[in-house]
Amino acid sequence: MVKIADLEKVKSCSGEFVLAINDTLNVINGKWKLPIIGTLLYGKKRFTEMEREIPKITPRMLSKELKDLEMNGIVKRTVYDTTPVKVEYELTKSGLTLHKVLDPMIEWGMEHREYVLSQCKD
Amino acid sequence: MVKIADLEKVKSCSGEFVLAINDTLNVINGKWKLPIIGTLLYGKKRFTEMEREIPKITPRMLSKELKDLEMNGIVKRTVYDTTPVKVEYELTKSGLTLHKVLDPMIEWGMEHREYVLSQCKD
DNA sequence: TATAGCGATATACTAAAGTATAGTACAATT
DNA sequence: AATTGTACTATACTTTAGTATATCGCTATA
Repeated sequence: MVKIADLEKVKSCSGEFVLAINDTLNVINGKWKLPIIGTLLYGKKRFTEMEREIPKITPRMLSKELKDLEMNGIVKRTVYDTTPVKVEYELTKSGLTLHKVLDPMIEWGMEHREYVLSQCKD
Repeated sequence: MVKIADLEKVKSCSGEFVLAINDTLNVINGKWKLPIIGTLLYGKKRFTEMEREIPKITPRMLSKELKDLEMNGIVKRTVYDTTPVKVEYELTKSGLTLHKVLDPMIEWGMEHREYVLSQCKD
């Protein structure tokens, strides 16, 4: 038998969990977030450098997504007061821990592909 | 020094990884996939039952997303040949292993929230 | 002086995702 | 005979995501 108190706990708990999952999804969703995070895994990068490294991205999208990622605390933007100004982007501490999410996704994705293929054989 | 062979390996490897991540993302993205998977974690469900349990979902979306999830090997649809017909949806084996992805997302989401809040205090 | 590079922004558009609302075909219930 | 329930589908619409293309202000270089 399930007590009402327990149900309430489960509800509020799963509510928090759903929020946390959505926070995580928001950080990596869309067409360009992963490619951007990907290039930054190899170190600091400048705007034009990233534009060159990420095929087909437009400056509009790069600018927009970098702002998003900065607001979400994934990317840190540093402006050097030189002439001309130099702007560098890098992952924050939290951004660097994203592999904790991405690694299981890689593993599950591959296992799931195997599973789907094995089902087809029937 | 990095050899060209190594670079090639990294490239093809990360290519596969990105594919696997995208496969995983496709399974859980959109507004309704997680709520649907969420209700099915507690067992088999029928269409109208899910419609009642997932607030604000329209039958169009439920139908569409269930088809998506079925095609992706996450949900299994069983039609019972009774009169009237009874249709039940449940998670596949692969669908049930999704917690391996979701749990780290919950953990990261919560840690990240802490991180962002701690940054604000400065 | 013209051209190129840096780090973007502005405007206008198309495509994808999601919503609102109605309706279908069947059967059981009142 | 009319209403309710099940499992959807159809049509039209709005909202969000992404694309295409041009431009800006600045500096360094040819």
